[in-house]
Amino acid sequence: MPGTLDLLILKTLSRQTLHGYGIAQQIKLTSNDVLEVEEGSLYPALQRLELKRLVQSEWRMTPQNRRARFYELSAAGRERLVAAEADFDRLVSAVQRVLRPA
Amino acid sequence: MPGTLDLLILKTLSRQTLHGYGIAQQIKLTSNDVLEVEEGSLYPALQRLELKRLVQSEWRMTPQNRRARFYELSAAGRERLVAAEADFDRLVSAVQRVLRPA
DNA sequence: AATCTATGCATAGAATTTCTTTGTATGGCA
DNA sequence: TGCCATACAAAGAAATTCTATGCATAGATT
Repeated sequence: MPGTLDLLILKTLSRQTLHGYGIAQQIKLTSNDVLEVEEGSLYPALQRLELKRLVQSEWRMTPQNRRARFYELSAAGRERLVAAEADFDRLVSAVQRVLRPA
Repeated sequence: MPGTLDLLILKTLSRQTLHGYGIAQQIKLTSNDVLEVEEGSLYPALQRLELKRLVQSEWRMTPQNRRARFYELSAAGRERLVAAEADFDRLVSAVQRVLRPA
């Protein structure tokens, strides 16, 4: 869904620190396979979020003993998440009012 | 809201044939001033929709005696609207599942 | 008569986001 | 040994949206 990728990533990271691949899996899982984040969207998005200091990352090893870059939500990221959730609700409500006026 | 402009336009036109300016006013009105469609977004969108034969247009005079291009939903446009509404609901539900898992 | 405001269409250019494609690399399993 | 799943990343294209600008006219105001 266009415009919601940052929100989805931030929300996923608010539950657990994860690497990129895991974030994509989580989003797919919790959305019941409806949302599938392509790698070409995911990694640039993570880089943008890190540039904005909403997440920070470091190389670690996965439980499967594979090297991966883990992303953690920053304090600013948490604030942004709250705002982004509110924005999303506000916009969805507005669109729904146009689709189904009272 | 990114990705929803075509949907909003098609829905608005499904209620009445309108000119561009009127479409923008209607969307603003029914969304309670939350959604404001800029002209630079609106007119290209209308041209795209006409290219895809989802709407058709002609010059007419408004009740205020001003020349304006009126857009009417085509049969294909009605079909697309139904599909777009379903897609929107499906995607919004999916995002909401990620935001607030059961 | 001149000016202002609202109406109305349109394009050019930029910015942003997303997707497609491609490349690299490795762990585990058959 | 070869394959599959995991994992990151960049390059380039495509699509959408916004900003800014321009043109034009009706009606109201001054």
